[in-house]
Amino acid sequence: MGTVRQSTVSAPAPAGEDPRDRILAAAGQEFAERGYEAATVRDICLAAGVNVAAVNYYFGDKKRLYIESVKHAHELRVKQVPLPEWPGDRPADERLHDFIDNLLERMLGFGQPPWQVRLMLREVLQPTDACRELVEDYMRPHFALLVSILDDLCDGRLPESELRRVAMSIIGQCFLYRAAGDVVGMLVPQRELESLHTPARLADHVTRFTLAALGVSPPMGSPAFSSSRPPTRTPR
Amino acid sequence: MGTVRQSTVSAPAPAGEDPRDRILAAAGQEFAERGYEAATVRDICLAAGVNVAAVNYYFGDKKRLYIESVKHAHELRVKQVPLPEWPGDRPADERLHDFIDNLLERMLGFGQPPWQVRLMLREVLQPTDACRELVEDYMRPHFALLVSILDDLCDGRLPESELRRVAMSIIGQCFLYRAAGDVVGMLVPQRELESLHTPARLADHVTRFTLAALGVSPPMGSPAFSSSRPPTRTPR
DNA sequence: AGTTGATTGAAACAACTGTTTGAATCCCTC
DNA sequence: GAGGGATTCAAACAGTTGTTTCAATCAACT
Repeated sequence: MGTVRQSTVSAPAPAGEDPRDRILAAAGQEFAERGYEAATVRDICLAAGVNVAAVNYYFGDKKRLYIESVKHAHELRVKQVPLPEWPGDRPADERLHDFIDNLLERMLGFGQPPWQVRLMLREVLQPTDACRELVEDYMRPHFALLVSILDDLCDGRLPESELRRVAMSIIGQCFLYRAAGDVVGMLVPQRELESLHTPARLADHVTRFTLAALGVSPPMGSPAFSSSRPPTRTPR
Repeated sequence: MGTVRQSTVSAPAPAGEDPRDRILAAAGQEFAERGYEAATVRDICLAAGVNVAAVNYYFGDKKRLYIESVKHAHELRVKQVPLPEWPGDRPADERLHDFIDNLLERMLGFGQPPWQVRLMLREVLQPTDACRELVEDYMRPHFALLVSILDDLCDGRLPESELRRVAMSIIGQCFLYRAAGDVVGMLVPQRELESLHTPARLADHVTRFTLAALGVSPPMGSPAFSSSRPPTRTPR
């Protein structure tokens, strides 16, 4: 009784930090896994190791807790995988490869649990109030960067609108593996999944595909290309 | 009192057909819009113009109603937009364009309400029991067809695994507009959306992009190509 | 120590969920 | 027209939901 530490008998939570942060973390995972409606305040509080009343005490509302969770996940993810930066002389095709690699790494993430991405995916699929902010702060700069790389790549030969559509083509290729990963897994043989569907391999494929489409490198089927090295060495 | 017709005062439903079918239709829309958890049996029954007990009477369960709804939506969609078929001599590049056009038409659908697609999208994103069937009956044949077109297109120069990845690149480009349409709409100027983001225009873009990547037609930026006609006339 | 304000806790609240009940009603056959 | 199975209905059920309550506890300052 003398010790100040919480009893260990019923503390399933990492009772280290601020209860507010614990709730935020637990809520993010729960919302990401089950969705807004199916996730219950009680389960979140259980996972966070706090009382049910804590949610309303700290956030006022389930809805406001949700919005805070999305923002929190977003900020966390930006810190984990920041936008790439290059020295001024790095060629555009290598910048494109880096960008795609970065995008896939962030979307498919390897070591880290991708619950933040799952949460954001729900927002992309069916935007709520939390989404507009997400787009403006986070996606628009990324998108603008990609468009500028593409512009450099085919130095001004394509109008802005076409560049945007090409950018969408790139994002779409990456997005599929994140959003429909389970179905992709059903359509592709197991061993192929393991060997070819890693973030790095996919980045190589998407980059080659795009550079070929833009005429920057030879087309995919061309003999000089089959199984040659990808157009850039990735310095990760 | 003599008339057999239901009173018109509280019949918000198209009380034409089988109550079972009415429930199925209402459930599909409700599930598509709000998701499984958020959609309530009461709302579905209200929309269908039947009593709450009818769901359990006809389907036994909310979960079984959901599965039946997904299957129903899928069958309905297959009838609405069937797989394209071609005479034996239609060139591969035109078949590719038709396929992509068909895919986008089914995904983005114009006149018809796309609630069936929304419902299936939920399954793709987070598969339930209803999904495996969906993939086997519906998506795998489509995917195989696409791969075979691609194989014809670059007559055997690419291995099967590469063809599959190219197929994924195509599907991904189309999928983005369906799944993340709202975000796309935030990133692209309004007038560009209206003029360039119709199913037909997008099909042209994706086809050109893919054919260029495969080296079947000149790359996107090439002077001979800017604003030339798309590689195939669409005989829709 | 004593007081004050912030935090936590167990319990209860009202509203809503999916599901069940049993009587009323319909529709068809004899 | 009577009988009988299928269908519909209003009402109630038990369980869960988000939220509130108010007393107990904690931490810090005088």
